[in-house]
Amino acid sequence: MEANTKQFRKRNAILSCIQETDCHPSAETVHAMLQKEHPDISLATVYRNLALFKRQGLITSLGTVNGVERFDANTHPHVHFICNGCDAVLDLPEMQVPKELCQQAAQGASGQVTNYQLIFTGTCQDCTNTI
Amino acid sequence: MEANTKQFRKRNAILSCIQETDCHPSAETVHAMLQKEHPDISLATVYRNLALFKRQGLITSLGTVNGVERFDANTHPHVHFICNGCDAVLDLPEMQVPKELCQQAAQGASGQVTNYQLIFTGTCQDCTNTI
DNA sequence: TTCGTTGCAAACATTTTGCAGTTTC
DNA sequence: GAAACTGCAAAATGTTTGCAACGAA
Repeated sequence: MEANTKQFRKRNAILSCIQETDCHPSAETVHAMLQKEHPDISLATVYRNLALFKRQGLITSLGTVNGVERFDANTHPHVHFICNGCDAVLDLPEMQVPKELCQQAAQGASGQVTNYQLIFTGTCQDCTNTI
Repeated sequence: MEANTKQFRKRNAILSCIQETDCHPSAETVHAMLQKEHPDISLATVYRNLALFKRQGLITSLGTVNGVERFDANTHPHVHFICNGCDAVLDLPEMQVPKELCQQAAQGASGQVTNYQLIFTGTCQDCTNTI
């Protein structure tokens, strides 16, 4: 129980951090969020562990928003909205890409489709109000 | 006619290059493709002009594939397939995201949706055969 | 002369890596 | 002691920018 706890404390903190937020953070954001709990955590450790989690399939990457990679602990394919104004990434959990589209994609690509990503872009409510 | 021709020769070459290919090239790829015609073209010029075209709405960015930004002269929202093996980007031109989904997205985000991007990922035919 | 475009090199930002030190078993 | 994890600093990568030179009007 108490075993591993300490050794993986930071690793676990990184994973928890990303699992408990819905802001689709970047490595830098994760690092900032962990500062309070782990003031000595290094950015390299965050990067290293995020890469590890990705390899393990525990998290996925949304791709880069304005040059920085954003991560998501929800590994089920789902739909996102990205605001061009503030770079916020929102889940649109109630939406789904129709199965027929996926099948059509596999046919069109003459290959195997293992995943998809649907991203809507525009201006979020906050940014619309601010302008 | 002959006016501007020379001054914009490289700029035009960059735009033509991206318009005449369907490989969704990166800046570096565009640069490589232009080497023959313009051996002295600089990578900075490619980056500068791609950024300009993007601002002007002549091209769009697909986002980054494996850390490098990929461009597309087809600015109408359409569907892509990206191969995890060789990073190839294929158009799936016959496919479209249903209008209802876009409306649903605008509602879900409580914001304005100006664009979308649907990307399927998997393994292309070539890569499937190679493995 | 004035303006826009370019090449070069330097700067920049993000991400990755080498290595030595620490912790756990 | 062996193996795994981490911090730090350096390196690597992709992209942007400052500046001087050039070309067109």
